[in-house]
Amino acid sequence: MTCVEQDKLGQAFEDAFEVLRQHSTGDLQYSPGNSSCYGVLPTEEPVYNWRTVINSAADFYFEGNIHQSLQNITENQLAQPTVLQQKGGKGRKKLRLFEYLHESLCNPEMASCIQWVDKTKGIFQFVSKNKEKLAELWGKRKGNRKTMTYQKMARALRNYGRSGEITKIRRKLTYQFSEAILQRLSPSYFLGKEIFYSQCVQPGQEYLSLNNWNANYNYTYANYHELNHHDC
DNA sequence: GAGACCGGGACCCGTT
DNA sequence: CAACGGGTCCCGGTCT
Repeated sequence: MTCVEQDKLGQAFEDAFEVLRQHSTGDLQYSPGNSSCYGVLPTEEPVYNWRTVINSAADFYFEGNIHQSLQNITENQLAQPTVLQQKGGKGRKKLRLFEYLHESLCNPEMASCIQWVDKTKGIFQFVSKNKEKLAELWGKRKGNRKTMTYQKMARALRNYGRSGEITKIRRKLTYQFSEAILQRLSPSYFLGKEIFYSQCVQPGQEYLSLNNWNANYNYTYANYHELNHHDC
């Protein structure tokens, strides 16, 4: 990532974060510099949380990166809360399949359903015995009428092949996230930003710590199991 | 032969 | 309201 790109990402991140701060309704208590203060409740109802910020910052960045040249992004465009604020002010983009899969891969509880083959390359594999269970949970999460099956989920996965977001590996039940998606979904994506910020941040200036993010990320998943009474 | 994989195509539903 | 995105559902066929 170039310095210019890092700068744009940083700006996107700040904008997304600012939007969050402006719209937080008490579900989130943010305390700059205090990494022990987390008030995010990972309910099924969309709330403005750290994940939202991460996703939104990534959206700001990637959408700009892909659909327009970085140089053409204006501050106004970056500041538009269109990602966070959608119809009805509900705020969160619909969960996408690749996000759900990545989420599951990060959740130790789901290891019997889906596992990393090579995490650094983004290669993962469904567990034959429990792949239907994972699909079923995905279907429930989406609120589908019929039961989701691996067959149907795999069909959606094959559609990702056209956009390159996820490709099929020749190995049985094995797929690979694209570099871009992997970066977008990985907390380490922001590690560079953290370092970058550490170097550039003015004394007293606020910035989101990676540790904060990680702690919240773990917190969210710790609660995920309680909320979804699945036995996978 | 079973399980995994594949792609076409109609359809659905929320968002733009 | 139409177009679009991102699936969902079903199917017939192929590969391992």
